[in-house]
Amino acid sequence: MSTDLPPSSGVPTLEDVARVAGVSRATVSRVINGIRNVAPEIQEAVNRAIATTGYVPNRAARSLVTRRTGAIALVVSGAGDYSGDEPFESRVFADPFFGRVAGGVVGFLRPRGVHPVLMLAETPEARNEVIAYLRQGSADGALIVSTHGEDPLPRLLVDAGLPAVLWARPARPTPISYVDLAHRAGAALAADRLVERGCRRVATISGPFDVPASQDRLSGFQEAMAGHGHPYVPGVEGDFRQNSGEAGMHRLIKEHPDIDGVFVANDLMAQGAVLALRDHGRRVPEDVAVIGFDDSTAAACRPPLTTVRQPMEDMAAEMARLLLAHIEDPSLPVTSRIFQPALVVRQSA
Amino acid sequence: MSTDLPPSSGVPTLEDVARVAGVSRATVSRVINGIRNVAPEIQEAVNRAIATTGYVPNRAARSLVTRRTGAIALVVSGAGDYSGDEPFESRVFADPFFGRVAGGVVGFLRPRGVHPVLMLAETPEARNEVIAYLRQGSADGALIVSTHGEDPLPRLLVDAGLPAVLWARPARPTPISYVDLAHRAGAALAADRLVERGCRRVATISGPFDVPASQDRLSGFQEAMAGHGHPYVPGVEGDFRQNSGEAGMHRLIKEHPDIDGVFVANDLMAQGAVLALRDHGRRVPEDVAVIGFDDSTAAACRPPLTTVRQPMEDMAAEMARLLLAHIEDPSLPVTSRIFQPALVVRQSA
DNA sequence: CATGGCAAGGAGAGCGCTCTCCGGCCATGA
DNA sequence: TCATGGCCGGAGAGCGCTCTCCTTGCCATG
Repeated sequence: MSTDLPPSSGVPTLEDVARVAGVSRATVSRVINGIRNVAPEIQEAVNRAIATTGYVPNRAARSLVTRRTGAIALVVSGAGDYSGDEPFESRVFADPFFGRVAGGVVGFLRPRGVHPVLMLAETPEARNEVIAYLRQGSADGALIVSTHGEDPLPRLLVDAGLPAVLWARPARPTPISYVDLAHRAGAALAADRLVERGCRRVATISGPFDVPASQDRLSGFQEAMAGHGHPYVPGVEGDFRQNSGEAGMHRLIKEHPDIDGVFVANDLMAQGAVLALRDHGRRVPEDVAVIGFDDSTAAACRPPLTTVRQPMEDMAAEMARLLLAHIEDPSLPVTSRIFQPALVVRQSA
Repeated sequence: MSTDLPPSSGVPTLEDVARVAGVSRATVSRVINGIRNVAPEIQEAVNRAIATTGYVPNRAARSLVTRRTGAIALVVSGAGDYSGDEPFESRVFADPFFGRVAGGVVGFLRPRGVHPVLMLAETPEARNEVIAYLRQGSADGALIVSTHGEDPLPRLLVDAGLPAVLWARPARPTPISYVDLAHRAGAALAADRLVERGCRRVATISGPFDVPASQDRLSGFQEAMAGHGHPYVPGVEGDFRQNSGEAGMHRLIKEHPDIDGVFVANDLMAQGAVLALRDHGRRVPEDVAVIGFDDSTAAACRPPLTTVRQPMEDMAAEMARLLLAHIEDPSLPVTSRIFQPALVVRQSA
């Protein structure tokens, strides 16, 4: 069966394998892709030939005809035109939030042989690059994590007819699938806990107003407190980073020295708040109870933070699953999946 | 010039652009790739045709002939067969260390139009996948960040003749380019500082012994202390995570209650050490001075950590630069670039 | 024994590019 | 006047696959 001709030269191709196995290119392709009926002894011969030649299929050639790459873009996107003190990439990758999302995505994609390509899209040019990248067929679809609600990227993707799934609902209605958390319900959990502990003077440090999740956490919290008979909740706006939590807490204490409970819109800021409280000599939770959000860095904090858990890895995996489904079947209707938060009680409240 | 024929259908190809511009495929290709002399008016016509058709070159077709993808693999690799309590991807991406390396790599690659593909290689199968991925021509080369010194991946890459650059010197000599830090010099900086502050009873919490960087930091520190007249430095081994720093410090205090200075092999463990010291009622730096390593999370710690700065972003960028050079010119000799650390004095020592 | 049906494997046409080769044209010099 | 050379642009091969068609041969059936 196997006519042992020397494989031409360089990297072996299908042709070489076919020659060694004494069959046609088509048959080798069939064996590799496991389609149709190929006689067992021929399969055997082909597999032997693949082993002896050390053949690996060329991805570019395959993509050229299948129109699939087995890659997806994992893009971190900002709104408008980013201008910060440090490069966008440093800011993004240093964030444990992004790390967990990436982990969840990779965990799902890996067993399925799909590879994520890291991309950033904080400026108009960068956004165009993402679109071009997808249109080139360098990736089959995109997973978008926006840092702001007003991100124009989702709209661009929809208009270009490219498969994509978002992390979190976009600020303005867009026909695109997304995965999100029931933020209001999560905030209500925090409110219930503070009231239950007997807090009477409750305040909040919210996230930036231009991201819908912040809005939802804030209004959800206010509503729940109103339901508990606290129609007014003092609040300051933060930017989700530790420093702003610290600064926010200082301001809150100065303006409302009798505070005995705070709901902070994420764990990083909550950590900052705890530091600020310590600077003012307030004990947590004895003098002031603190509840964070996300359950990201909460456990490593001193005291360990009571927080609203967001199942990020599950959400990220679901996002990836949805994207693959959309790629598989382009006619799949736009879908959204909302996850339920849970209160994780530790020591800070 | 431009004969306005309707572009056939679907995604426009070179052929369509050529037809609209009234030239040949080859000429359009020349304009796009900016090679050879094409008359200005024809360039103009081609560019107009590209704009009207909305043409984007197909990457797979291009790769097929150029044998370049414009992608590189960014792989986080472990030694042997990983088995941990949590998935490898969660552990990796949650680590601020990886985030900073990724940030540095992306910062360098982005302006050059090269895209990083995230890969993990903690088991033999995963390692084979990485090799296969590169051999398939899905990426032009690899950047390897190993979590252990005994990682077999570098050897596999060398044997397969694939372009790759490592973060940190491999445990056993391998003909492969890498970027590293002068760890011993960094540790000596820490030793000098502790001695200069007047510390007399100094201990250290090292990283895991199976990573060369830990070894170097430890032996560099011991040597420098010996040079200052302290031939014996008590030490415990950690695993670079916060908890192990905390546990290590507890043990150190128990065994050597009179400690007045500690050198900790990274910031995360140093944070843990600070917490442990607080639990024991020791003030930092008044009772015990603490010096970390990396300058990653040091600034956000309370008190802010004095630490040995490792210019991670620069190192990561250099790693990417080296890889592109190796891809560009395969005959480039194996190179290594060693960066110099710097002491960053904050409040903990 | 003729016929139909079906399974197995080969032939070959592309997929959308790049790049080498070649021909046409014009300017230049002998 | 004709040969020479340089510059432009076209023709066409080929990168390594997949997949549709088609041929071949075997067996069951009437």
